[in-house]
Amino acid sequence: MAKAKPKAKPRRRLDAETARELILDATEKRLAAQGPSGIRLQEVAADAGVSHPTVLHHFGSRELLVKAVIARSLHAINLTLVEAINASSGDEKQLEAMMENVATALERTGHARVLMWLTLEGHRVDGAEASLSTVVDAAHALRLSQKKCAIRPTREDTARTVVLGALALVGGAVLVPALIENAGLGKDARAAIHFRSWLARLLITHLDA
Amino acid sequence: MAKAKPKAKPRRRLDAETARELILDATEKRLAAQGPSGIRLQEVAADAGVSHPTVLHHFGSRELLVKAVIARSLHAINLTLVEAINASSGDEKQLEAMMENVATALERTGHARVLMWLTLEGHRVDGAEASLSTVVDAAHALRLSQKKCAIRPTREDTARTVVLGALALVGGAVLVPALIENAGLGKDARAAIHFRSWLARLLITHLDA
DNA sequence: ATAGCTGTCGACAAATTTGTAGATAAAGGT
DNA sequence: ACCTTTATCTACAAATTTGTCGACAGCTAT
Repeated sequence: MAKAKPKAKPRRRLDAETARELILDATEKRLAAQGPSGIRLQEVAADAGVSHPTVLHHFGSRELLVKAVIARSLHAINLTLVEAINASSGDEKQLEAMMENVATALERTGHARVLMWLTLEGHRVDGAEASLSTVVDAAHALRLSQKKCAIRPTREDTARTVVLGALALVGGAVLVPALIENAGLGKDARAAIHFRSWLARLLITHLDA
Repeated sequence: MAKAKPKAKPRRRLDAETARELILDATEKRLAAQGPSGIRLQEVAADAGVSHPTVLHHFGSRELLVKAVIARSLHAINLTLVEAINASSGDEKQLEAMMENVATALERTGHARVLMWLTLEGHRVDGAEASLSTVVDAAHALRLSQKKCAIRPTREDTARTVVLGALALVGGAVLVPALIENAGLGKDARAAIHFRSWLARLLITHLDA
């Protein structure tokens, strides 16, 4: 009766680049929460406030959407790491702060979970992104220059220390909350912070010994 | 012409318990490979050599199958850990061997990946299974009895050391191969073993310091 | 204004996946 | 032998998910 035309829906029209970013934002949330294989076009579309054919229009296929969001996430992770490393001087006191910065960033953005999903599902994570060898080189050069140790440390030892730190940051963001509660260290969020602080001091002690 | 009866298919008939175990074996492979949400009834049925309604007959629903395989895996993990811990005396030289035993077991069976999937997808892993606090208690008692250290170590410190070891074992089984290659430590399998050996010595040094 | 470009959506199609129903056959007990 | 039980299968159904198609509508240029 009232309406001859069923609905006159207002339809927003974004430029392609804005729409892609909007959709990628929604996709990245799903990526962190459910992993690459858990990404659903309809859920992503609903989160982005569009219909799922619109997603396909902008990305071609689900697989290309997943590739795009993974590439964007890895790029963002790389930027985060480079920024955190450059912001801190080589000073030892700042290693703890740097690790805490990286850890909170990886946790807040869900990027630690993303890295874990990608590794578990067998996606390649290497390439220019997230290359640890540059970190190892910088850390080893700094270590040698300080000459605090009696015997000259090997690059292998420095590399293993860096790997342990990376493992604690990435794997820790996923596992440590559960492990800490299981080990009777309390279930409060500060326990994870204290653990990272403790670990940073342990690594510093080893690097100087 | 040749056959009036289309096919006289031999149909094997297992008792319920055997069939359940057979199906759970196939399911566990998929669990380690693709995670809980990646388990597909048809794939599991094909791997087990049965039809997918047979799987539903024995487990009721996909969700109950997933619950059953998770429970069985956690139980097996618990047995592995208890066995590895009991097999090693408290001797420090054996800490490295114990960690190596646990690491290879977690890797060979895919249980490290299972634990990571479960944590990422938000399943509860706690309970009687995989409780770290008993490990912490044992390690701390041993540490106090040895009295090698000048200042009395806190239980918190011991707990954090155990958490770091657990993190390295579980998260390491998934992440370390990728990290090691990325850090320029070589892509060969021995690099992971050497990393764990190095870590064991680092932990011992800390516990004694 | 008017026309073209294209971002957007509703409706449909095809494939996958979980679950159901009925028939069949393999075992054991009587 | 016969009957009961139940493990197993084929065939089908319902829901989900990805992808396609055609129409509509907002933006820009002329």
